[in-house]
Amino acid sequence: MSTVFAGPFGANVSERAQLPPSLAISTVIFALKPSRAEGKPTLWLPLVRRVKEPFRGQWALPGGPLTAVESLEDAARRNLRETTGLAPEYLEQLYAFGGLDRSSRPEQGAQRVVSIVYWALVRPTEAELLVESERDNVAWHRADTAGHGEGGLAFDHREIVDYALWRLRNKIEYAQIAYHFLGERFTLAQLREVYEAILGRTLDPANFRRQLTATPQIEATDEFLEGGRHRPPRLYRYVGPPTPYPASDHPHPSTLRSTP
Amino acid sequence: MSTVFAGPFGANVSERAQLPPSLAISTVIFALKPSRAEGKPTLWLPLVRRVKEPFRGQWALPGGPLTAVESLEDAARRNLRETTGLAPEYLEQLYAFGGLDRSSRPEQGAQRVVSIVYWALVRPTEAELLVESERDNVAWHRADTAGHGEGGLAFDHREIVDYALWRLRNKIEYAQIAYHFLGERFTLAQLREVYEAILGRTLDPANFRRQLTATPQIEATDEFLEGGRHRPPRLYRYVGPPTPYPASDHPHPSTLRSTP
DNA sequence: TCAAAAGTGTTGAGCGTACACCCATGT
DNA sequence: ACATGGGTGTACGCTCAACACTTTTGA
Repeated sequence: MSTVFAGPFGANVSERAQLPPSLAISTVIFALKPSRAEGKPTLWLPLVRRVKEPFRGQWALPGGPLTAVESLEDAARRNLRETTGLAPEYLEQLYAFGGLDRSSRPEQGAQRVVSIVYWALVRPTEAELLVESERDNVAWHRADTAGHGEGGLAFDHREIVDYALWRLRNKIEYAQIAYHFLGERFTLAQLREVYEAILGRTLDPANFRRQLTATPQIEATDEFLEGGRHRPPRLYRYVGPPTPYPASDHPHPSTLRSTP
Repeated sequence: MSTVFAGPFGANVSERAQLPPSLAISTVIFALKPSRAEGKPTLWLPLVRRVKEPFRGQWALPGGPLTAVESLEDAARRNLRETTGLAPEYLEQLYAFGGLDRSSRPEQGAQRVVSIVYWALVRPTEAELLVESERDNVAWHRADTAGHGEGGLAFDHREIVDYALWRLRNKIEYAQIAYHFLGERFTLAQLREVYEAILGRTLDPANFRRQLTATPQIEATDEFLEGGRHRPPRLYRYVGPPTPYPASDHPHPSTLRSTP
């Protein structure tokens, strides 16, 4: 019965590949976790194991369909909560992926999917909230190597993660986003470790300190981190705007006014 | 008859607002045209007049639906060709807009639309190719004020144009995209005018020259622009990569390798 | 007292800006 | 010749990288 699958464009069953592309939302969630070998933190992200074809059994970015009653960002947040239990503070659109070969297994009857991908940063305390209930199907992976040893990540998700990594490395150089990896109070050494982990190079502690103390959004508290092996470092606090969109950076389109 | 509008998800007429969001592609096309008053060029973009509700009679970005057999960028190019006759060299994804209030006329039965918006730059020679046949429904507008006097642009297109303007102004400061507004050969003064028009401020000719002559992608030809009122300026040529994605700038996701 | 990290001072290179100045051409 | 834009030289100020140095703690 051709009417069963008849859509607004009049396609029938044999033309299912001709259906209008469907929309999905996925998210690349970055967290910094100390690697066991060194004390140095590295970038990790949660992946979910696919329970359906295609790519059944392989790891994929958390995501799902977009419903009719939510904005794109709302959909990303809802999906994150449902699949991982996470509710990141920092969440920003990354890119819309819509290539024809995204599945890389162009099976007959597989519908074409356009994914609008978001990226997020979570603090260590948030990261611990990752759902443990179905822990076999949700797990942290190293951001740079996830899927390398195994059969690779599902779909084009390895490319997407690489792109998100590129964006993170770029953006951390000109936008104040590193704080989203840390708790409310932090030492400058901790903050420097964040930068070093993401940029992949060491930074001069002296110059780093000067740069950061000159930043108005960084506020020195009168507390110090006790218990270390040496001189206790001062704790700082970030007092900038809560949104991920400082004025001079990457404003969300909806916050823009007409050109003055 | 509920079957008339029955789609793949079985929604009927009264539930049309619950249909999964549909996907459209739109493009903000920038060109630099000399304003009649001054000799200074200003930013213009082509808009199409809507012939259907909603926003019938108002100006909107060129765009259309995404078919099942084309990538997002292909869809943008095809749509540009069909609606405006233009084939820009520079074309890049801008943002995916998916707010619930995009129509700002939330009529009953209006389906929710997610727009993936691209932005493009065209040379003056390309810009002249804008279809004249149906000229009443396709016309150039000033990028900064389009829709101000009238009832405004359709949908959220005024916001989208502002966001594209913001992106253009940002990107021209760190990426080599200004050449896409000019012909193959150009004088440094012409190039400076492009920067001045987009940034909205004057630049020191001497320093601008030094900066640009120090750029390896800018190559001096042995030709000079004759016919001016004064000393003929040298013509230059841009010999950089043809794609809009230089390595250190904003690589297209699909060109990224895994982190080294 | 010593090691190690916190924190300060100083220097030099590079770059962008401002601006004085010379050059070449049409009128 | 002279006005005008093309094109060069130079000096100042700022930022950043490098690195020597002092301070403060735990062991």
